[in-house]
Amino acid sequence: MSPAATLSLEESRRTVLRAADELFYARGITGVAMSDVRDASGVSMRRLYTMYPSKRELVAAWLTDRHEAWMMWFTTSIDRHSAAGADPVLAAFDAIAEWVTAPGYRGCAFINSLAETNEIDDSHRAIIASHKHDLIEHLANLASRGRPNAPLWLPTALGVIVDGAIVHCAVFSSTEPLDAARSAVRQLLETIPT
Amino acid sequence: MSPAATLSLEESRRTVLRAADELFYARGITGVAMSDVRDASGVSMRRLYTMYPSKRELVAAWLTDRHEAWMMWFTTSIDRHSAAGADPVLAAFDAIAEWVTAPGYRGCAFINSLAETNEIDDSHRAIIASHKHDLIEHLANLASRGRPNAPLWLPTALGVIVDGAIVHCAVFSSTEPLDAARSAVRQLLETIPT
DNA sequence: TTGACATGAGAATGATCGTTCTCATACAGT
DNA sequence: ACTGTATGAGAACGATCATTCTCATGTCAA
Repeated sequence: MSPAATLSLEESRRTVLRAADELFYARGITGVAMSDVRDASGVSMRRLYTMYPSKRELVAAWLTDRHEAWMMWFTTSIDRHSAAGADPVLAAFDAIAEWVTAPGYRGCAFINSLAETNEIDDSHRAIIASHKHDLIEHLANLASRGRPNAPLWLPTALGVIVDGAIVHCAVFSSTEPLDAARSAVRQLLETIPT
Repeated sequence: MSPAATLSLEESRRTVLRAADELFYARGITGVAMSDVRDASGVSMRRLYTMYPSKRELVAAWLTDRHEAWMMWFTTSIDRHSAAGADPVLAAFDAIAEWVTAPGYRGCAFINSLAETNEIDDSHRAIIASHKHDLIEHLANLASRGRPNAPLWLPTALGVIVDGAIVHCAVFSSTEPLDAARSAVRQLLETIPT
């Protein structure tokens, strides 16, 4: 256990995952070479491959890490936007509005990664599906506040609408899809039995 | 103008686009080599490159072709499903249900391609956005039948919901997202002023 | 037949990339 | 200082791929 000659393994991990996040999100998985990750993180090739024995495992670690970071950001951002007493489900759309307008927005990293995933790497598919499962679960919690009699399909439908908006905002480089989706959800929620 | 020594240029074009469609949709753009297209179509490398001077242009031709074919399929499938007197907007979901359950389903080719598209190939982005624009326009036509006073955001929201369902069905390999989206849209449409 | 040109089959080229290897250096324990 | 081990820097390797080139085989006009 060397205190810190150049960089601890934990520090390296964080540096690599941060670099991987920026690169993979911006250019897609196949658009990023391992040497790009090395150059962006400053970690040597040897260290990169001792931490992650293959690119596939680095991608899996990135997806897992991004899932946690994104969910954290999402929940706290919703809290911030629903502080004013707004419906927390609508606050989720306000949270996403911030993301969509941030520079470098390229849609959902998980949906994008699924498009690049072929039959063989099932571990990536599993992480992606699990991320969407958790997202829907969180939306279900938001929607159930004050609506104990909401239909069973509501959380699934909210997940569909949120991700549809995320995708369409990327397609059109615009927030209009998100605004329209928010309007539709507001109107829909008014008809849900409380 | 040779009548048909081996294959006319038009025949070659169709063969190549059909092969490209199957390959690009199943494996993604970067997952398909030009030699794969040659092998699947039987067209020689030379002819491939005289028809499409680069892979980028082949991809653009594929996207354009798929746009036309998909819209054609979509409209006729909706007609078929709304024949029974159902709301044509809901019929759109029934049409997509058929697609989603077909073998080899991998979500929307245009959304998938956008995930693989980097800043440089703007022509692809334009085709993709134009495809989604036309999809929304068609949904607007369906929704406006009998609803002259629908809110302005309705077509955009329907586009968001349809594509969200298409994506989530691919993520979960399930039709549940589509069913939930259909239920939400049915309930939403009941509140729209006619 | 002859020659000019078009085409197919697929090899060659040059670039990129995932992964491994070399070598020189640095540090640990003695 | 001395040996053994770990590390960084980056070259090397082998595969893949987009694109071009070669050459052998047509095809058409005269």
